[in-house]
Amino acid sequence: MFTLTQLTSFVAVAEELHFTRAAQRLRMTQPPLSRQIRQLEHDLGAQLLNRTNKSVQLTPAGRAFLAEARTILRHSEHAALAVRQVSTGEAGSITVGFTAASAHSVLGTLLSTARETMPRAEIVLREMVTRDQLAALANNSLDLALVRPSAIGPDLVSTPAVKEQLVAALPSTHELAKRQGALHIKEFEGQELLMYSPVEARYFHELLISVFRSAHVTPVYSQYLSQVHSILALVNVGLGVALVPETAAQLRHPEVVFKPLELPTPAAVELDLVWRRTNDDPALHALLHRLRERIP
Amino acid sequence: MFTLTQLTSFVAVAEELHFTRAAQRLRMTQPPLSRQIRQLEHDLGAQLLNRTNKSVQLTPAGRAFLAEARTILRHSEHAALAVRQVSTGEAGSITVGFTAASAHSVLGTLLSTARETMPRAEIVLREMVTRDQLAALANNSLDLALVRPSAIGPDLVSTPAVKEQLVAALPSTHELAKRQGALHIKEFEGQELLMYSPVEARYFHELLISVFRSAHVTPVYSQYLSQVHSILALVNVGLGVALVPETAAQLRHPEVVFKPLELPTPAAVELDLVWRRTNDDPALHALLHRLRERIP
DNA sequence: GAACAACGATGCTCTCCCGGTATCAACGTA
DNA sequence: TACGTTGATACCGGGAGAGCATCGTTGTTC
Repeated sequence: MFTLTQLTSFVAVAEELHFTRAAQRLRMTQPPLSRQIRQLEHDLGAQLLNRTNKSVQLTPAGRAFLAEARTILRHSEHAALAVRQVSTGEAGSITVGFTAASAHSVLGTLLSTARETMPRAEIVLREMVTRDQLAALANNSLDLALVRPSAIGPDLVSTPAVKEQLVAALPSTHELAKRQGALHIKEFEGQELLMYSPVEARYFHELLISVFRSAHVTPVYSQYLSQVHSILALVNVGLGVALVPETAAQLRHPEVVFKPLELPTPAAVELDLVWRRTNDDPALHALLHRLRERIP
Repeated sequence: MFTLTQLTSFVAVAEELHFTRAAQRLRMTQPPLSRQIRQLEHDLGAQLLNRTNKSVQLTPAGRAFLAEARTILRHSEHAALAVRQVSTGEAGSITVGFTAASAHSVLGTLLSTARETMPRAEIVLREMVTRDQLAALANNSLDLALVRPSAIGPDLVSTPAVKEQLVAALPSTHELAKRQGALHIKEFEGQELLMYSPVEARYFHELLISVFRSAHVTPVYSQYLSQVHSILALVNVGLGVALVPETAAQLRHPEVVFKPLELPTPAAVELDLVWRRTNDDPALHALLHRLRERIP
């Protein structure tokens, strides 16, 4: 097989059609260049150049090989550059899991951060619930997870990503919707509340349970649902009131009114970033580093 | 820059994830292999492998580079093979010029020969008149020409490709068309003959002039045309009789009848293969060699 | 037509890279 | 704790490749 050095030598000679000039371009003397080309021709088993004392010309085989040689060299240079970018985290691929609700908050920051500061890196997105994300992290099919706070194993690392307030979502015809200013949690006493499922949306479920318990309020749980947007859809048709994270207000519904909420003890909806402790992917660490600057 | 040897080494280690086994596969010992990989990593400025005493693992950069390395190696092997094929004439590109009439005779043989015996070679076809073909040969835009016999310069070589008989083409309503057997040239005395143009179809024109002169026959020249197929089109509508090469009988016209012709002195329509004496394209010579076996 | 200039090929020498052998160092296991 | 496994290191020898000097051929010029 031939050598990349032989290829650069051959390309130089083919372009100059002159051994001495090509040798100058390659910063070497003419004799070893002549030998290199001869060696290359011998390795390939084909004549690449017709040389007389007065002229050097490409044979058809030489013309064909020139194109191939240029491609191989270009590809090699590109590979050398690309691998350096991957090792510094400038390029690479990160698979990010997210919960449906996080699409309205920190996921946007994450994507714009990546696009602005690491334009050559690819972010692959997967919507999954918290439990599945943690499993996917463990079996390497996810690099980074955006999940609700939950118990994680010792091989995972987590850091809080966002903390947002709960707001009230009310049908526009509801009496509380016509009130000015913030609502107090006490006003939810006896209200028909669209509640989060204790299984699929365990985090929200337990959060709301504790919020109502500490305020000594008992609403009427009319329906159990797992997704914020399905809850809002039911608020929209007047089936009850709900408590949702404030960024969910971005989900516009014509008949839904959002109102700030006053709580006796502060409660916030949190979202964590989680990744494998042993994951040394430079792109992941570059992204985490950039995110740390943008997320309080 | 790195070396192709380094790439094969790296691919072996990346596939085995074990230096000693990879070294065995490469038919070398482990220490130089370790050094090669280290040198490669140094050249690239990136860590490709995480090695402990008990395990070797690819870094993200290593995974990225593995794909690139495989591509480069595959491409290199392909290039080495391809150039050998071009140099033996198995592959390559030949531009062939042909006259409209030759499309019915030797061009078919030429194409099928090329397709059967040199499947990896590409034949580019250009229809041109004889004079233009000879000019195109001279300025390298044609490798091989199919032309009527004509004076050629010393830098061109020619060999006869086909020699075919003249046949008579008659309107089906013509009295001679109803005769059984061959026609004698004498029977063309005074007939309305569709004649070849003395400029664009000089070869045919001069051939027919000499045929009639040596037989002491004087037909009536009704029209001058340059292409065989336009002559046959006029025979088809009854505008006269004509003499055409026998392969032109492949051009079917409903009202045209072909008949063999008896001549006092034999005359044949010839077609030559012409190429540059200095053209050393192996594909051209391979094709010429194969054609010599098929053309008498 | 002879001298010269230009250019690629060749012979020789030296250096440095690469591969092999022997050995070390670290880590896991019995 | 001793041993086995595995990658890293030290050292040595051979060969590939670079440079220098020179040759042989060919086209040019006076």
